[in-house]
Amino acid sequence: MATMIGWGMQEQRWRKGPWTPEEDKLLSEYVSLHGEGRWSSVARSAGLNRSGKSCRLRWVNYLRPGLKRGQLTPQEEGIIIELHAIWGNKWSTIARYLPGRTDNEIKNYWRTHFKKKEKSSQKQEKRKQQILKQKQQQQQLQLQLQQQQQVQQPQEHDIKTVFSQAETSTEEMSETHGIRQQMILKNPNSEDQCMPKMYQDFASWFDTVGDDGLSSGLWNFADDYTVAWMRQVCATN
DNA sequence: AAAGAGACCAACCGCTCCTTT
DNA sequence: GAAAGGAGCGGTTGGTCTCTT
Repeated sequence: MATMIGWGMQEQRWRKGPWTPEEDKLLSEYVSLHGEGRWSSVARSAGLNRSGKSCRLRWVNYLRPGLKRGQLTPQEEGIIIELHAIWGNKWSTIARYLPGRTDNEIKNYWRTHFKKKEKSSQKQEKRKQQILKQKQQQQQLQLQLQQQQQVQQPQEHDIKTVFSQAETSTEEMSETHGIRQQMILKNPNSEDQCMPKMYQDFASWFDTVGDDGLSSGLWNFADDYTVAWMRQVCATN
C-alpha cells in the first residue's frame, strides 16, 4: 500500500497492529531462508506490508525459536532483581542472562510487578507525612485551647477528665477496635497530656498496620476518634 | 449478571548508536 | 570526515483478559 505524495513520489503506508498467522508464516519462512538482519528488505522480499522495525520486533519477541512461554520462575525473578540493581533499565543486557526471555518480556514484567510496589511505597510515605502533619495540627490546636483557658481563667480543669469524658463517648467505638487500652494518658503535665498514646505512637503504629490497615478502616476510625475527642474538648471549654 | 479496576502483553514510537558509502 | 540508512534499545500505548465489587 503506497500513497502518492507528489511528482510521482510515493509514501509507504506500512500495516500496523496485531500480526496475522499468515504474516507470521511469511516472516518465519523468510528468516529461515535468509537469516536475521536486512529487516527493511523483508517487506519487499517476503511480501509483507510491514516496516523493517515491525518485522524485527515480531521475530525477536515472538517468532524466534527457543523462546520460553508462560510465567517467569522465581529463579528468573531473582536474577532480574539482582541484575536490575546492577544495570538498571538495561533490559536487553538483563535478557542475555535469561535464555528464552526477551527484553520486552522482562521490561513488561518489571513494570507490572515492581513498579506498583515502588508506587505503593511512595503512597505510604505520603500517608506518613499526612499523619505527622495532622498530629502537629492537633498539638497546635490543643496548645491554643490551653492558652485560651489561661487567658479566660477558667475553672480548675483537668485535661485528664476531659479526655476520660471523650473516651466514654467513644467507648463503644474504641472497644470494638480493641485498642482502648492504648488510650492511656502519659504524664499529665507533659505536652502530650492531651494526646492519647495511640497518637503518640502513631508513626510506629502506622508501620505495623501498613497501607492495608489504613485503607480497611483503621484510618477512618482514627479520624472519627479525633473528631469525637476534639468535639468533647471544645464542648467542655 | 454487569460494570469497573487492575494485570498482562504485544506492538508502536522516538531516540541513539553503528555501519556503510 | 560527513551523511544516510539500518539496527537496537527503552519508554509508552492500547487491547484483551481476569478479578472484584
